[in-house]
Amino acid sequence: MQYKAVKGFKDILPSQVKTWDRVESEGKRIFELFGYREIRIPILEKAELFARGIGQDTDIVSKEMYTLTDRRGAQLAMRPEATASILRAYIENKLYAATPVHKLFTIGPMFRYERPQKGRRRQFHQIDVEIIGDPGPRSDSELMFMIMHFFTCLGLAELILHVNSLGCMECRGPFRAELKRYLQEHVEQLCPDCQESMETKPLRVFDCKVERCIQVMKDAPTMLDFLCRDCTVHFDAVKVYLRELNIDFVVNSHLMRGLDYYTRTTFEVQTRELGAQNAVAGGGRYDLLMKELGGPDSPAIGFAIGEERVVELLEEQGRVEADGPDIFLAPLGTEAEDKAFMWLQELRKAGLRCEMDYRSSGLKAQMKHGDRLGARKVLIVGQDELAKGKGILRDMSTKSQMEISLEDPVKEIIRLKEERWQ
RNA sequence: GUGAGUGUAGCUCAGCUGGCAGAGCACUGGGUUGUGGCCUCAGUGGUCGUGGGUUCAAGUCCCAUCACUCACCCCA
Repeated sequence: MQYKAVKGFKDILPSQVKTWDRVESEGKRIFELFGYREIRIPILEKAELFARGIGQDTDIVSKEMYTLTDRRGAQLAMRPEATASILRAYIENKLYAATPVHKLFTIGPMFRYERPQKGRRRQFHQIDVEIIGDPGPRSDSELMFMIMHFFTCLGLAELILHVNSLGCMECRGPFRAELKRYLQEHVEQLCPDCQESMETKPLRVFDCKVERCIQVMKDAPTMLDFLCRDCTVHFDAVKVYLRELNIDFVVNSHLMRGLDYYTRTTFEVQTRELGAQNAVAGGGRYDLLMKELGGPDSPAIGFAIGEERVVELLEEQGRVEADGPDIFLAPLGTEAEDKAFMWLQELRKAGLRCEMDYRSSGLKAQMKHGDRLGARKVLIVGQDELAKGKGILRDMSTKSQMEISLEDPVKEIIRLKEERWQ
């Protein structure tokens, strides 16, 4: 019996961990720079929290949640996203009593029962960032400024920021009515899926990829035409700040969110290089959610970064992190091996990353081993070298080599390392 | 949930209209060499995803099933 990982659940292998680590540590570094603090939330919540927060009718809740009943009959769910949990924690711990505005982030796995494909797993990881308590457009702009800065720091240019406003309860009603009217007029041109969803979720039609629907939606009324005065002022301010901050963006009136709780500003960072799953980060404002979940009437905005999508982008661009040892010891013969073994531990104690192959083997095999590990230097010590008292230090990238004294090679190597290997 | 594609050595794959299971890389050992990488000789390694069917004969054709991949859907 060959055991395999559960469908849609993947191992993150040693060769990839450095890249993951870089994404997360870079995120932490930048978010903390901007005043965000980490919060760690549980993986399991009452299923009802998500039903209430995300929306009973969304696909996420109605068919993608991993739900379970615990031994006492409680209905639980593995979190499909982080925002609802963060708000629950905020309310439960009365964080609002401490300071008026909270800027939080969390990193971790999320679970959705979907058919796996490129950039989409059943267990996936998000970096989730939220600002709770500030209604103003500066928070909106700060988040977008920060997220683009994050991607720039990772070396990912070529990403496009899409921005839209979904309006508030005031203006959304009239817009939906008008949109339905428009769709009604063009029913026969829509694909079957859209014909079905136009009554319940007319906004969904904006997302459709069928050419006929795209054509129809080209001339459809957009939310932006229906924004009320406050929403217009808000959205205009966001755009002005972004321009003044020199952030490139496109206003995309077709940009919709899958979760019910979004209001006003929404945004998404997209790439062309990931196939169908082109959003590497997305988010928006959700001013009504806090109250909906039983908390104070408090505005909030946030976004989530899809970690595997970012990692995949970095991998595709060959930007994987090197993780080889500083030096690999290649001794030949028992005497040299025993000495090298001692040197090895001394070097490690001194803070150098080093490795050797404890299985006695020929130089050929050892060099290969060192090369595979990505070692920067190899120290070769055979019979001749022992006799001469000088080992050969070879640089794996330049292929150049030099002799070093075996009198106290540990000290010698540490000295060379401090001189940046010359 | 729907559709398409792929399952042959550890990895990447070839195997035609059915006829003895293959290559490259990797691995092990030898030769050559200026102490590894190039060259060279040999060796290890397979129930051809699984189950059934057609046939004298199936990796190849048919049916079923499982797995993976991509896309729809959905979303980060």
